[in-house]
Amino acid sequence: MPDNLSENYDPSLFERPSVTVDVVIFSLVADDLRVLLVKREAPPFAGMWALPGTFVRLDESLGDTAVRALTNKTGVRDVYTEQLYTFGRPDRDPRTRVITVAYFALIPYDSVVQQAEGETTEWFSLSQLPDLAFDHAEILAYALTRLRYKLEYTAVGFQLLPDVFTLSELQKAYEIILDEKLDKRNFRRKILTADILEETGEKKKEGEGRPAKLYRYRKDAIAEVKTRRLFP
Amino acid sequence: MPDNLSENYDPSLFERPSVTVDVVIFSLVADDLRVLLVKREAPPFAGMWALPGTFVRLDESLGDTAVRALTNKTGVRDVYTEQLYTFGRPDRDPRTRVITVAYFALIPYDSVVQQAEGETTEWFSLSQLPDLAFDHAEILAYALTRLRYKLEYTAVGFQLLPDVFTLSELQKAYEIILDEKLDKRNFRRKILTADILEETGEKKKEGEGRPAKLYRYRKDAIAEVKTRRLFP
DNA sequence: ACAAAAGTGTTGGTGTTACACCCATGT
DNA sequence: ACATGGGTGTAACACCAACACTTTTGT
Repeated sequence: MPDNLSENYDPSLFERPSVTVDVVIFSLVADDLRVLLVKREAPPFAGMWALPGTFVRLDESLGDTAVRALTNKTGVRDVYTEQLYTFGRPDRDPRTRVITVAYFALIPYDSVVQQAEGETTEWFSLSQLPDLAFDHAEILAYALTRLRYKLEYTAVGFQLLPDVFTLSELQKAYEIILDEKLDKRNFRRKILTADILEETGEKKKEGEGRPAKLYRYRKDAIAEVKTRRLFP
Repeated sequence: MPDNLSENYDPSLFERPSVTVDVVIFSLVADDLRVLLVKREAPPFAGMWALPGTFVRLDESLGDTAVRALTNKTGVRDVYTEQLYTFGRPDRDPRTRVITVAYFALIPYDSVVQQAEGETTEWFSLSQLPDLAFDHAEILAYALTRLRYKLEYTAVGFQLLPDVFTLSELQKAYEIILDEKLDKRNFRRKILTADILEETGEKKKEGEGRPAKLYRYRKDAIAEVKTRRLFP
């Protein structure tokens, strides 16, 4: 094989790796950030837990593959997904060369309906993860870093909540993910001045205290919250 | 093909796409941000310019593939590279399914030595780009956005300069890439308080004016410049 | 009337921007 | 001595962090 091979050649002449998409699906369950894992039934790593994933079909885009894997396991359709990183260590799969494009997804737990038939899936708390197959622990760690990072400068948090939610619920979601208490007044000011939510006009009446205003995400909004530039 | 295919199956049963790595190589040439392109000789897109790229070998990591493509075209070895994004539209290559993992690289122009034999390469100014093959225009645009973004909150700029440089040279690099004038005193304060450079002790004597102190990157430094968090 | 959760402003501090002059060298 | 680029400090401003009480409802 020549050292200067380039795509001028017929691609079919080269050996091809397998390509999969693995999805790190986050959701909030019982005031806890959790991730969906699938129990492997066949080797390699039979009996271990792994990220939901699937092979890329030749006629589908990577994003479509991610959504397919996700919908297949959760029944959820319209979801926030984002490509994370592509992992391709030659030995990451003992069978053959498999390159995986990792995605992460945020879904509201109340929209999860159908579990895939014949497969064991489970929502694991991030503090009680089992050993994972392949390099999935690395992928998951990467996804968590990215999620936390994104929360700090964008406003994706509400993707984990139902369509309509209160500011207290949103704050709680942020606190769970970032694992720290936030100041109520500062939080509200930041979220509201970011101008990405709109009031529904409705209020949530439930339990004791004063009813809370309900908000929804303004679909026309730019999700980026203003950040400080280093060199303005 | 079953709808719930997962990596429990033998990967060799599935049709495999080709996988390439394409590299967006930036450098500063004559006070201008430029990118290295290769002229395609064979179809598809024969005669058009494209990003340097190559097929991933079955025994090499993606990062190694990127470095190989890069070294092959520029002779440069130790380079700042970073994985950018993976592009996989099914029709992006007319021959067959080709998924490409895009990288970007920053190299000091004075370290470019050998051009690949038998290939026409050229450094194009970003303001005078030719039409590009495949979806390479999209990849390039993405890389430029990412480069500018990174400059705003990290200090990768010096990766485009020689080992040793003056603060004025660094500032000029930032100005070229961000395409705006920066304040000298503020720029110096930010860079120096970021604590990623060290004085060499030497001075640059050249041309008229006062000789400038020479700096080099502290290899032990953390390249991230402090950023403001949204929710502290 | 009391418990529970929602909602609301102000102040001090910190970091950022804007800005002008002196210094060291070559010619 | 003058032209050229290197180097330095400060004051106004904007943004952020910290903090406590009032309002609305259910019981």
